[in-house]
Amino acid sequence: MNIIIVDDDDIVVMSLKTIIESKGINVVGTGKSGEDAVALYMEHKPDVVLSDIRMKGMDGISAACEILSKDKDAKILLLTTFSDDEYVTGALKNGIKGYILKQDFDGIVPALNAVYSGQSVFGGEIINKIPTIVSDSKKSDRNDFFETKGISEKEMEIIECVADGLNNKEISEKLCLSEGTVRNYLSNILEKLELRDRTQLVVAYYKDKELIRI
Amino acid sequence: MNIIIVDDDDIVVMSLKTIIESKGINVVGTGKSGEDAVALYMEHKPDVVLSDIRMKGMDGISAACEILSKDKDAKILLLTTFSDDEYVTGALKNGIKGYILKQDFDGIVPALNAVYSGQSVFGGEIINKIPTIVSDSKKSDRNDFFETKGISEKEMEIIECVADGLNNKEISEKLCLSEGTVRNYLSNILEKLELRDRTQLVVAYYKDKELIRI
DNA sequence: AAGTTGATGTGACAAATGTCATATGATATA
DNA sequence: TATATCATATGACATTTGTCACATCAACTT
Repeated sequence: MNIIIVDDDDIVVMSLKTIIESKGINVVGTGKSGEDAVALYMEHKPDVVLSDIRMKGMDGISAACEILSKDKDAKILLLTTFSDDEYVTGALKNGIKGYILKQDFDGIVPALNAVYSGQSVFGGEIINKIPTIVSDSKKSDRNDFFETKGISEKEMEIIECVADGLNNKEISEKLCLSEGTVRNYLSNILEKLELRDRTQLVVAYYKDKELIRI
Repeated sequence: MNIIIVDDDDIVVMSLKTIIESKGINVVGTGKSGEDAVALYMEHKPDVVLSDIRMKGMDGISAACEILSKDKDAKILLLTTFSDDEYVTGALKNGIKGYILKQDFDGIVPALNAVYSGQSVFGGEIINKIPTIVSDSKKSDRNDFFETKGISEKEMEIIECVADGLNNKEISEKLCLSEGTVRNYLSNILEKLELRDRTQLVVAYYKDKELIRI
C-alpha cells in the first residue's frame, strides 16, 4: 500500500512516517499543507491519503474535497486532535473515509489498512459525535447553538417542550407556569431567533443541526 | 487478539475462521445464535465479537445489546449482507463498533484490527446509510416511512412544505391549491398519522427518523 | 424607604389552525 | 347513461397561537 502523509508539523509527519513504514506500508510522499496534499495526490495517486485537518493555508477538509472532486474514489483519512472543533458536514458526504485521533499511534496502521480495504473508520469516540447516532450529544450541541443566540435556560426548556410536540397548555402544566406565560416566553423566543411560529422553531431545532462537529 | 465468531451458517463460520486464523488472530469460540454469542462472550471475554445480524432465535443486534449491557466496553463488529434491511437505531448508540459486509473477505481482518485498536468501522457504502451523513438518502427514507402509513405523494409534498416551516397560505401558493384544500389535506394527514397538529408533524418528520436502516 | 429589575401573570385581540359538512367538476366504471 | 370516485374547493365554526399592554410580587440596589 502506498500512502502520502500531510501535516504542518514536521515532528508529527516524521513520527507517523516511522510508525507506518515499520509496518511495511510505503510512504511515497509527505507534505505540510492542503496544497501539498492535492499536488502529491496528483503526482503519486497513492492508495490512501493521511492528512491533518487543521493546517496553515488550505485546510485538510478543503484539500480532501478538492481531491475527491478530481477522483471520487480517493481514500482519505483525516487526522484530528480531539480538541478540534471543526465543522465537517460536507466532508463525510463527499466521501471522506474517516477521522482518527492523531495521538492514537496504535490505531493509525489498523485504520489505514481498513481504509485501504474499503472501509470507513472513526477513531475512539469520534463516532459518537455524529448527531444521528447519539441523540444526547445532539441535545447539548443544540443548547450551545441556541445559547449563542441569547436564549436563556428557561427559554431552552420551553423550546425543548415545543420540540417534543407539546402545545402551550401542556407546556404550562409540565413547567408549572400559566399558559399565558408560556405564550409570552414563546413570543420572545421567536423574536430572538427571528422565526415566525412554533413550527419554524421545531424545524430550526432539528434541521439546523445537521452539521457535524468534531 | 482473541475473538469469537457467531453466524447461523456453518459455512460462513468456517470460512471466516480460516481467513482470520491465517492472519494470526485467535478464534477462541464460534456459535450460531445470539444466545451463543452472549454465552461465549461471558465464557471467553474475547477482545472482539464478530457476529451476524440476522440469525434464528436471538438476532445479532439483541445479542450485542445484551453483551453491551453487561460490559459496556465490549467490542462488537456486526456482519451484514447489503440486502439486509434491519433497523439498528439503538445499536450504534449502545456502542456497537461497526458493521461490515459478510462478503468482503479482504476487509474483515483489517476491520477486526481497527476495532481491536479502538476504532469504529463501517464497510463499503454502509456509512452512507447513516441519515445525518447523507441527507439525500434521508429524504427518501422518510418517504418510505410515511408511505407505509398510507401517505400519498401529494400528501407527502404537503408534509415536506410543513417540515420546511411554511404556513398554509404559503403552501397553497407553492403547490397551487386553495388554502382550504391545504387545510383539508393536513387534517387528513394528521388523522392518518395520529398526530394532533402541524408541530407534532414536524417533530415526527425529523425526530422519528433517527432510526438507521442497513 | 424608594426605586429597579426580573419572573410571572392577565386580558384582549387578530390571525392561523384544524374539523366538518358539503359542493363541484372531471374521470372512470358498470 | 347512470353512478361511483377522486381531487379540489368553500364556508362555518371552535380552538390555538402569537402579540401586546399592563399587572403583581419578590429580590436586589441605592
